[in-house]
Amino acid sequence: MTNTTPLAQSFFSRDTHAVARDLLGKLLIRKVDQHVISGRITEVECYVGVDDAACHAAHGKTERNQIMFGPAGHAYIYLIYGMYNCLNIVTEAVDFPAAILIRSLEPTNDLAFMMQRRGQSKINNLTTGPGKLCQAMAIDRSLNENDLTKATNLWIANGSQRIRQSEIMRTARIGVDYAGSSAKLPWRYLINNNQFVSAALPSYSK
DNA sequence: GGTTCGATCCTCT
DNA sequence: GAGGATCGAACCT
Repeated sequence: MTNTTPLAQSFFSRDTHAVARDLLGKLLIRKVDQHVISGRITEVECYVGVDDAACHAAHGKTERNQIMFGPAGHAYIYLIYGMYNCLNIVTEAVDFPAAILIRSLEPTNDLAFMMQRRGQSKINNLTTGPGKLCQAMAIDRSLNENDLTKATNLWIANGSQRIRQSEIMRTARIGVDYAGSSAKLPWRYLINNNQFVSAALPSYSK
């Protein structure tokens, strides 16, 4: 049985790394028009606090990143490179800026919808990357600040599969070389030997 | 008001 | 492995 009940806010208001590990294997569900699109989370990255040079909040609160300072369990969605959206989930306490970037999914429902959105029929090229999964699931900035603990149009659920700690691998984050020593932190978590992870290789891995 | 550049992806070589 | 697409946030002057 697949559990599609939204995870509670208490799940997200914990230590970001603990939430990141627990998010692997969970279900991301998107409801749009008559479609219910979903995928299992296979890869995430942590962005934590003002001391993390790769985190958007590293230089304090701004118009764009203020969502990260807000309550946990909300979506922080921003535009990258002028063309792609990235989906993050706010974690930890109010006024502590932290979020988890969803980097990759394993498609589980309404693959036809995703294929059409992506103009791709290869199943492992639908949602394996932060920009790709947003395109496949019709996630854009209109969903910014969306409460992900409510089953409205975007939320996270338990799903049906539990991931063991021994199945989790961690590496450095992708595309953050500009962040100096922070770029080397092993804050990317993914499911070991899963084919639904982004192709990008870390500049440094364990 | 102007400039810079990015938590990416795709299409070429 | 390199380069282009494309735009708004953030940081200048």
